[in-house]
Amino acid sequence: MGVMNELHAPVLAWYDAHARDLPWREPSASAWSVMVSELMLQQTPVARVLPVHAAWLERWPTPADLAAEPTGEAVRAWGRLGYPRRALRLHAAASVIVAEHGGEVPTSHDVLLTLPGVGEYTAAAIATFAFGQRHVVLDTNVRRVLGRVVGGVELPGASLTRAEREQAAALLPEDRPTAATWSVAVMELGALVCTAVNPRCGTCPVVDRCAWVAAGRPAYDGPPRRAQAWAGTDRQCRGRLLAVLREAEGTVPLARLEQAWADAPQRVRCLAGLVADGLAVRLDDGRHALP
DNA sequence: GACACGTGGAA
DNA sequence: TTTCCAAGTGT
Repeated sequence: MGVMNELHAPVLAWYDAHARDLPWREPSASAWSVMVSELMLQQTPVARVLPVHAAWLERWPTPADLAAEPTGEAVRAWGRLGYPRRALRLHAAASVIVAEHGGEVPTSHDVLLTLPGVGEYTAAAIATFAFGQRHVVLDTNVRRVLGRVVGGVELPGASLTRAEREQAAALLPEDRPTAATWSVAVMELGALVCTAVNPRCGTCPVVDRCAWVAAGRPAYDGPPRRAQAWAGTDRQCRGRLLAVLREAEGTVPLARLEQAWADAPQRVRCLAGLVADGLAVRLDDGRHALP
C-alpha cells in the first residue's frame, strides 16, 4: 500500500506513549502467557485478571503443566474471575495442544480456532499478539472506536456485522508488524480513552478525525440493549454453589449447598447443570466436589 | 440471531 | 441502590 491511513500515525504514536505495561505484552511473554491472558480477559477487566494470570503462569508455565492436572484445579485457580467454564475450556485447550500440537501453542489462526474457548476474536488476538501476524482483531473496544471514529455512532450494535469486518480490514496496515501494533493500539485506545462511558475525547489522538465528535457526539439510538438480570437467576445460583465447592478443601455435603441457595427446585436444577457442564461432580450421599 | 453464562467496581 | 459494563464463546 505504501500510504499510511491518516489514523495510523496518531494512534501508533499515542500507543507508544501511553500503552500500559502488562505482563502478557512483555517481549519475553510466551505464547501460552498470551493465550491464558486472552481467555481470562474475555468479558473480564484487566485489573481483576492481573493477579490470577500471574499465579496461573507461575503454577503452570506451559500447556503441559496444566493438562497434567485435574480440571477441578483449573476451576479452583480461576477463582472469582467469572464464567468458570472458561477455566474448563483453557484446560481442554491445553490438553489438545499437548495431544495434537507437540505441547506448543499453534501459530496458525485456523488451528487456533479449533481450540476450546478460542473463537474469532481470541484466535486473531493470539496469532497477532503472540506471533506478530496480520489479522483483523475485533473486540468490543475496537468495535466502539471504529464505530465512533469512522461510523459516527456512540456504540456498536449487538452483533458483529460484515460491514464492521470489512471496515476493520480496510484500516489494517499492510505491513505485518505495524498491523499487529495497530491492533493492540486501537484496543488500548478503546480501553483507556474511547471508553463506553465518559470517553476522554480531550486526550484522544484522533479527535479531530472522529465522525462521532464531528456530529456532536449524538447519543446511542439503536434498539434497547437488554440489561442482564441477575438477582435470583440460575447464573447467580450457579455462582453461589460453585463458590462453595471452590472454597472447600475436599468434598461438600449436600447440606452445605442447601445452605447456599434457599429455592430447592432451582438449586437442584443448577447443581445438575454444573455437573452436566463438568464444573462439579456428584459423589455418594449427594456430596459434591470440583472435578 | 438470540440466549446463557459470573463477578465486582464504578457512577 | 440500581444499572451498566469488562480483550467473547458455544449452542
